[in-house]
Amino acid sequence: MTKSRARRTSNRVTLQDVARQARVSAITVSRTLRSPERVAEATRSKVEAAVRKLGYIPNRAASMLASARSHTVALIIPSLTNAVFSDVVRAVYDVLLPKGYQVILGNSHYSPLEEERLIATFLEQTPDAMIVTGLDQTGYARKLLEHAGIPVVQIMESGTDVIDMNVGFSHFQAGREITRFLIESGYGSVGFLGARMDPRTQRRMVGYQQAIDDAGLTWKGRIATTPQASSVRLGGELLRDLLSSGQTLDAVFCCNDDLAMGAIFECQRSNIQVPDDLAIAGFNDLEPSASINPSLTSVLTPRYPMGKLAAQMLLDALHRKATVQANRIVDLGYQIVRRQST
Amino acid sequence: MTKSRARRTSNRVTLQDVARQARVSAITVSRTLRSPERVAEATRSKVEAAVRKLGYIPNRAASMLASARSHTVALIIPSLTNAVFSDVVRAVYDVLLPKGYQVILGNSHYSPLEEERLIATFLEQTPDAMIVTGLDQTGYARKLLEHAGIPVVQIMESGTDVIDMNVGFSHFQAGREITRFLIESGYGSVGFLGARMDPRTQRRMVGYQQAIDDAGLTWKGRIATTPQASSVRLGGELLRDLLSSGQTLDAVFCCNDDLAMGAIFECQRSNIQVPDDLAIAGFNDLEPSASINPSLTSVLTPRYPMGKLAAQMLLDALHRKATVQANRIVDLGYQIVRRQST
DNA sequence: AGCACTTATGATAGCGCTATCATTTTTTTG
DNA sequence: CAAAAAAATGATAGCGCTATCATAAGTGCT
Repeated sequence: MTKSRARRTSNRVTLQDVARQARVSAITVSRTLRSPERVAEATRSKVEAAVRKLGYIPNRAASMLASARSHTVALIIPSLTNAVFSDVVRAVYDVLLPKGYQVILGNSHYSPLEEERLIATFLEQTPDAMIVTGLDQTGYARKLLEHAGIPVVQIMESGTDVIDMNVGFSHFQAGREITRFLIESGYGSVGFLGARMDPRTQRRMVGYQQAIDDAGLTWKGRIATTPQASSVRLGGELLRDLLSSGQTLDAVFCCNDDLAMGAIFECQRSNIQVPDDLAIAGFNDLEPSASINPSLTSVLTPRYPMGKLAAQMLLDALHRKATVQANRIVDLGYQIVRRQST
Repeated sequence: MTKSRARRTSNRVTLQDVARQARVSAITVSRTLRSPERVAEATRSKVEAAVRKLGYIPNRAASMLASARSHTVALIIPSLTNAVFSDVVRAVYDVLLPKGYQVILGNSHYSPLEEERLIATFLEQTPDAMIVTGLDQTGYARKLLEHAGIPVVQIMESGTDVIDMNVGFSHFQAGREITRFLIESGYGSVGFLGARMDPRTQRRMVGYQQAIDDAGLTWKGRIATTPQASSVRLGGELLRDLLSSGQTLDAVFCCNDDLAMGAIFECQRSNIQVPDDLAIAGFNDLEPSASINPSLTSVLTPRYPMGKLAAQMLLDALHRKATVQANRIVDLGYQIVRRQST
């Protein structure tokens, strides 16, 4: 007497069903779908008809398991609401989806520990590659990535001690350059507004301080920061704090455009003329910055190009188009956009 | 002579490896990880030690295949850059990730056909549930979803002819109510600015027209729209178009806050006093709207709550907490936020 | 025709995990 | 303390696909 075990049958249409319908073998159906050029014209159309008739939808899990290829790229960013990252995400999707890759997106909430946890979780899905934000992964996260044996791109900022590949720009230099620009425009008392103060914001601030020091000026008492998430409202509040401190101030560099917009709005309310009484510069050059009055001087950052290049570098690496060692670290730079606010 | 077939050996640590290391069977390791309460304390710690020692990372594809559960929820939105959807996405992630679900995110670019293609692709991953935006799926997309046999929530707007579950609000009502509010505030010539003109924007516009009609007024010649993607700059351009048409105009309802901000900026440049010469109302109540000068009257939409509830409804449905039929369609409403611009 | 070569299709054996049922060990109970 | 019940662990057989090798059918060339 045979012990018949309950079959865990799903009612889903499988490759076998299609094969039966088309009177070919399962592997031929698989070939028809994955590499149609290797199947004879006649067979192909038989199979395609069967697929359509049965409404067959392949099971990716089975495909991944059998082929050890997931066609998936993991992308970890620190925030879903920050417009800066939407551009990056959009670029990555734009490049990878048409190539048949899935993107799994994770939000680290600016926390290296959450990022580490996400990396571990994402590795369960055996992604073919991974994109992570910044250079400040935890030691364990780095180890995970190095052991995973997949291409990894760190984006948003550039550096030398990278895990694998890198696309970004120097936040330090950018902060220094926009501050130097303000100083050279004749502003002697340049302040700094910063929110969130994640590593990249901090490096922009250090760049700011460096430029001030270089010019023999002082930044003491001209910095207002908060660990809170950045917002337009916060820009106004930080500026108010700074103004009420009694320090002279004829310009401020805001760590991003949201704060800068808030600062401009605050000036409008307090009857401070921008740029005559106070010059204001932002960072990132988001879309509204060109429309506000006065229009905002900012640092244009290559968000979309960064995402795009990172995705392309991954594709190259996956297809062994031997990314030259020298091209594994790319600095895309930035651009100061001068407008009315300075 | 045995024909030995090349083993497709991956060097990855598997459950078997852990089992060997811990001197238990593979299934016991599986249990330790999936339902630790069903394994004796002593065994559990042996297994956990082995897992840690070997750096074992489970293979989700294998798990999905064997268990026919993917612990994945697909989410399709029309835009990655629109702040409106970031709130929704964030809410969905906030609810689902802590429950052990993966979210796969798709961008339909406001195209029903792209949405249809995404749904088909996503179904390959056998998601446990799906969230889609709006009620305007293609017929084939609807059929795919109905045949998938998984919980589906349509979000962002409410309606009656839904696929499965629904969380949203009436864009028609919202458009009508904010317009009525403007009319009752004494504005007799209310215009409309619209960009993108996706189905929900259109329904807001129809609501606007209805309110005007109800009041015995006319909207003819007071509507400026464009199929282009919405932006702050565009708000200014559309307002300029409308003003140059020669029609009297003492208020405008903008289909979103970006356009409204652009309109306010344009007024500042053209020396039009808001709200004295022209009242401006927006839609969505994004963060900057409270800070701009004059602060913007808008319609607060429940974006985060929508995402949150949709995710919770899915979880309920997945855990058979028998969502009462009556609760399958939820209208979360909206709220008019009156500020200085009207 | 006969041979080498290419092209098209198929048979088989897993990929790494978990559902199912079976067995062993421990605990509870009359 | 034996029997019954519960808890813990294991053996087995797939989940649905694709890599690998094998075979069959067609092609060109001497």
